[in-house]
Amino acid sequence: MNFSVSEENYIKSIYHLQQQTATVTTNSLANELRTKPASVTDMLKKLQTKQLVEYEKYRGFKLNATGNKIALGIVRRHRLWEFFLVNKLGFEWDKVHAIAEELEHVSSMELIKKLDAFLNFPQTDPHGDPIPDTNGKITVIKQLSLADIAVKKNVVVSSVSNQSPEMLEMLKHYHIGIGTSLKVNKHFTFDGSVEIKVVQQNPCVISEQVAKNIFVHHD
Amino acid sequence: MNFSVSEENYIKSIYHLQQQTATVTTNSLANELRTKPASVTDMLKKLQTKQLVEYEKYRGFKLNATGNKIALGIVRRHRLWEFFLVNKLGFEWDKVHAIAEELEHVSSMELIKKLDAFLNFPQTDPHGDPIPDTNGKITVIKQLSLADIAVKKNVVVSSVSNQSPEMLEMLKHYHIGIGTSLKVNKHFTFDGSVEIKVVQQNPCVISEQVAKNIFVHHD
DNA sequence: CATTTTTTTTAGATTTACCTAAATTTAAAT
DNA sequence: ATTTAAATTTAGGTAAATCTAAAAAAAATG
Repeated sequence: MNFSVSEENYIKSIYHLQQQTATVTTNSLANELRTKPASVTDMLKKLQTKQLVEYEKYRGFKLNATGNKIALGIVRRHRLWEFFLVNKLGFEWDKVHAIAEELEHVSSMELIKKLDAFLNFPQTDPHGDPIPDTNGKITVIKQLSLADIAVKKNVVVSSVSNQSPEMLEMLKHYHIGIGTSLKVNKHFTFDGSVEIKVVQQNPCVISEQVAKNIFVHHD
Repeated sequence: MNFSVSEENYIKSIYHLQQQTATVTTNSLANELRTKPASVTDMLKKLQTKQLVEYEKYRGFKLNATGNKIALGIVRRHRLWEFFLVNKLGFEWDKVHAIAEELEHVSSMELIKKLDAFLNFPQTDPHGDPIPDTNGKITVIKQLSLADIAVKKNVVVSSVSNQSPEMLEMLKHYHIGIGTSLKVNKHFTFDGSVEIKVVQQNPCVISEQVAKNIFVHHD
């Protein structure tokens, strides 16, 4: 089956919201899509008749198996394009989201297959998020945010969950990117801020808000 | 100003039809876009209020200077993407048109600028058609079709005007591509067919219809 | 637990890009 | 120069995706 750009955006947003809460509300989706709740209700009826969501009036909704697979296809396209934009065209990683948002809707199977090969079958996008495979299988790596990491452990940054230009500009300032090695010196219980030591950099303090968005794994 | 995908498609099609006839008719545009004449009239009123076309009721229309510049921007994007698809992703040149048709509407200046640099500033697309520069300047190369070439002159294929899969499949069979050297052995006046000799191939006869679509320049 | 607040849905409009069918204008043909 | 044919436009309508305002349902609160 074929989907409109609008339908694909709804499916993708439901998918992303489900990473936080198993069932998604009308308001939260309207907020995510910068649209109005009434519009969400309209579209959800449509997605329901197309058998992509489980939806009960006033009770929220979630993608069913079919919807999930379609969402993963969109996510795959988005992340492959982001990889292309950063690693081939030389974009900064805080500038690619909006462009990938357009490219992801280009609907050729063959294109994505060849793009994947051209990029050498990357496993993660420039923010460290895993790229689903052709069958919609996604390798979720268990990861902890810097807010939850014990002091003195050497860790490697594996992904950054907030991809806003503001956040990514700040990371650049701290010399933090995917693959950066660092350790936590201290957790300040007063405000949750964290002192970290990035290799070859002076120690610095980051706010709790920042720490919660930086995910790491042990090396 | 910003244009919808539909508006862009109309602008691009008017541009292409103007290569043949200075002024374009409602029917020919409807035919090109596989839509109905009434829809063309609707859209043309819109393009007129947006000051992109000169349009007089019942008299046909053409792009004005602004419209032309926008058309050349779209053509530029289309041809850069075609170059990318063939020379980077390894598509056959008869498979790229439909995909480039989608990619051309992705609306980031920065994307096209960086894509152009990544491709090393190509001058022509895979069919030999020139790629307009950033300012909408296009270098039109004076070229003759095989139907108009004198016998025994060595020529090089510079472009192919019909990009249908059927045509391009046939060219592959004759071992003809952009840059191929060949000469005309004979013009048959009976049906306009042409015997040609492609280097390292046996002589063969192509129909007038094919000959008229293959453009060459002297080497 | 009744009531206020919040969330969600319905009802009815709007915009864009189409369409069909009928009317109008232009072009062609006898 | 009429008449016929073809091309174009108008009129009115549809589907997709929005919206606002009002109604209905669920959740929160005193």
